[in-house]
Amino acid sequence: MIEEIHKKVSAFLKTKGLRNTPQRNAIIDVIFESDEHFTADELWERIRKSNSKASRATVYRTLSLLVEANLLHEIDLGEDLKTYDPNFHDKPAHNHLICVDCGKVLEFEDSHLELLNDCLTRRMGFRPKSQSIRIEANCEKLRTSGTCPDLINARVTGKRIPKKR
Amino acid sequence: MIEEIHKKVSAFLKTKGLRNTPQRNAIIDVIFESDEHFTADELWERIRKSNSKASRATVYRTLSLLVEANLLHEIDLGEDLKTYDPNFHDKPAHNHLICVDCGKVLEFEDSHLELLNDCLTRRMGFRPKSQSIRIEANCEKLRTSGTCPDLINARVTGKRIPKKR
DNA sequence: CTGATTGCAAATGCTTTGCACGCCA
DNA sequence: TGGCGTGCAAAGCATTTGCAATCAG
Repeated sequence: MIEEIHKKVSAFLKTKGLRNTPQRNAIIDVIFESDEHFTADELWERIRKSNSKASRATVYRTLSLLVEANLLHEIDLGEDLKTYDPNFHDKPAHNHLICVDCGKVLEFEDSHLELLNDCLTRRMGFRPKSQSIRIEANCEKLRTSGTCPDLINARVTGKRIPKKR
Repeated sequence: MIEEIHKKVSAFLKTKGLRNTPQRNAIIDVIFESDEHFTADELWERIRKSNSKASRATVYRTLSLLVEANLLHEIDLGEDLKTYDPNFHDKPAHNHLICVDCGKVLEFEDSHLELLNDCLTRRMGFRPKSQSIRIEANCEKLRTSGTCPDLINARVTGKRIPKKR
């Protein structure tokens, strides 16, 4: 799978007259070894902890490239920082549900939703290009039972629990 | 209508122990005299051109207040700057379609879409809180006839035409 | 070789904040 | 009188950029 990504990147670079470099490859490896969303800074930290290295500037520059190559998407999680999602390669049309209790992000796809959006777009006189849906919701488990494993885990790992909006 | 907004703001300020001020009122007037989306800086420009005045800091501080009071929403138009939408007071559940040809933003509501999202959210074990949908699309008129009034207008007014992504 | 790439530090640009003064309750 | 609100300038912070050295093809 990671090979497939590298192949796509190489093809993309070639069409743009750009080059394969150790830094770019290292960054790609770190990104796609997990399916976690991340910020530029988190990525840079992960690189630093790995045995390869790349400067912040290179991290930013590579992120732009990967977004342009459509291997990475910027997504809106309602945070201030840009968040990147590496999972569009596997799930090209997924959406996000954000738990406002613990911050957990679920990815989901639904063909009915896509179809409906598609129809609405055409009815307005447009040709659909991309759609993104963000749902904020409360955890039902937490509400009924007063606890939720994700929330406990978020607290343990010190994850910032979102302000309820 | 603007009176209704002012009433809501006053109520909100009261509950928080905050005060009505000329600056806050002026900012609110400028925001809600139109249904345009805007950035903090655009708002500040509009204030400056009006006969009232408020500093940039006050503009930013008031924006935060209005978002907290739920009279304004930050929306994601795919731009780098935060964009504010003053129309949720009239259309509490609207979504956005962005034309990638001319940058025009259409607001739309659809009860089927809301219902479907609601069901999907519950099926995932959550209680819906808010949903936001962003559709990027190409103008059908432009594609078939080679022209589109919105695009012409965008060029005339010097509006930045979005990079196609 | 030649032009792309990198790292560093400096610059950028939006947003937030500290502070002193003003003002309303 | 207490403390909220404001304007100003300074600070913050994520991101971008200029530049000289380095590297890929």
